[in-house]
Amino acid sequence: MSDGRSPAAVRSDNLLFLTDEQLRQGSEAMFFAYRGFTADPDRILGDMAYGRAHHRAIHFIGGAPGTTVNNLLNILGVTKQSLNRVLRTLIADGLVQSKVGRNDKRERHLYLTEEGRALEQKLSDAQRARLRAAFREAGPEAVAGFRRVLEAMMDPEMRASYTRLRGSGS
Amino acid sequence: MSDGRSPAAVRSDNLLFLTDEQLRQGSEAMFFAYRGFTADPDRILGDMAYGRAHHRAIHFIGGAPGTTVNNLLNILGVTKQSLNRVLRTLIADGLVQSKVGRNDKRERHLYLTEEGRALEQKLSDAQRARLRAAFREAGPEAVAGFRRVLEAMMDPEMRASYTRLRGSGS
DNA sequence: CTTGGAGTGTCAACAAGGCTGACGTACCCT
DNA sequence: AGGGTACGTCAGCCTTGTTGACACTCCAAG
Repeated sequence: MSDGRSPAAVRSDNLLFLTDEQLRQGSEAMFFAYRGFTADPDRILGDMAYGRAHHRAIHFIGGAPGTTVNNLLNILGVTKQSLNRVLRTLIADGLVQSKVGRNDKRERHLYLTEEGRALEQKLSDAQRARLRAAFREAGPEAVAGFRRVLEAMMDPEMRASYTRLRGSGS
Repeated sequence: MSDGRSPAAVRSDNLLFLTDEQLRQGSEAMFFAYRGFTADPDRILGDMAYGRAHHRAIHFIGGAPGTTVNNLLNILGVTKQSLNRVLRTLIADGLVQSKVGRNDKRERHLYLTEEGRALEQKLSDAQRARLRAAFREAGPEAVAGFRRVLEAMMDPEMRASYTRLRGSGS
C-alpha cells in the first residue's frame, strides 16, 4: 500500500532500493516537468489559432522534411483524421507544403515552407531555452542519465522512431 | 561526443557542448517518454468512463489526503470548473469523499474512499511497473540525473509543490 | 450587524483535439 | 481486373480544457 512498511517489498527491489515513494516522486517529477516543458510553446501558440497538435506536426516535419503522412501518423500516434485536421489548416495557412510522391503517387511528402520554418524556429527556440537552462543547471552526467531513463521509459516502437529512424523523402 | 558542425554554435555553449541537435533529441525524448509514461494508465482508464484528468485527481488526493480543492487546483493547474467536473463524477461514483473543513467550513477536504484507493492502486501499479523497469535498466546514477534534470525543467512554483509541500488536513 | 471577500459549487457555452465509422479516390502490384 | 495501400474527408461523439456569470456559505474587519 505504501512505503517501507513491508520489508519484503523493499527486499524485492534491493538492487536499487526503489520504494513506492521514490517511484511516486518520479511520476510527479514527470508530470510537473512535462508541464514546464510544454508551457512556453503553448503560451506562444495560445495567441495564434494553433495548439499543441500543430506544434508537434511542425516539429516532426521540420526534423524530417519529406516525411509522408503515414510516417507522421506512426510517430505521433494519432488517427489520420486527427492529423489531417491539423495538417489541413497548416497547409491552408501556407506553413506546410504537401507534394505528391515521385515513386509512389499515393504518398504525400510534407515540407515546411519558409513561413513554417519561421514558426518552428520560434517555438523550438522557446522550448530549447528552457531545456538548455535545465541541462546546464543539472550538469552533463545528469543529462546523460536523464536521456537513459527516458529512453528506457518509451514503448519499444517509439524508441525506434526516437533513434533517428525518421522516414525521409523518396 | 559533440557532433558540432557550427563552431560558433558549439562555442556559445562551450560549458556543456549543447548543440541544437542535442536539444532537439532531448525534446523528442520527453515527448516519447511521456507517451510511454501515460500509456498504461490511459489503457486502463479507457475501459472505464474515466480519463487522464480523473487519474491525476485520484493520484494527488491519494498522495495528500485531506487536501483542499483550492490546493488541488494549484497543483493541477486547471480551472475550478474543469476540476469540479472531474471531482463531481468521482464523488458521485463513491471514489472520493469530500468533507467540510473543521477550522474553515468553506473548505472541502478530499479523501479517497476504499474504492478510490483501489483504483489509485491499480493505476499507479501499472505506471510504477514501467517506471521501475526504466529505473532498473538505466541504473541509479542515471535516475539521479533524471531527477535533477526534471526538477530543473519545472516552473519554480511547481518545483515547490513537487518538493513535498503538499497541503494536508485542517 | 453589516459588508467584503474567500472558498466553493454550478450552469451555460464553446474550442481543441482525441476517437470511430464510413466512403471515395487514386494508385501500386499481382 | 481486382485487392490492398495511402490519403482525404464527412459526420458524430467524448474528454478536457477555457470564460463568464451567479449563488451560497462562511470568516473577519469595521
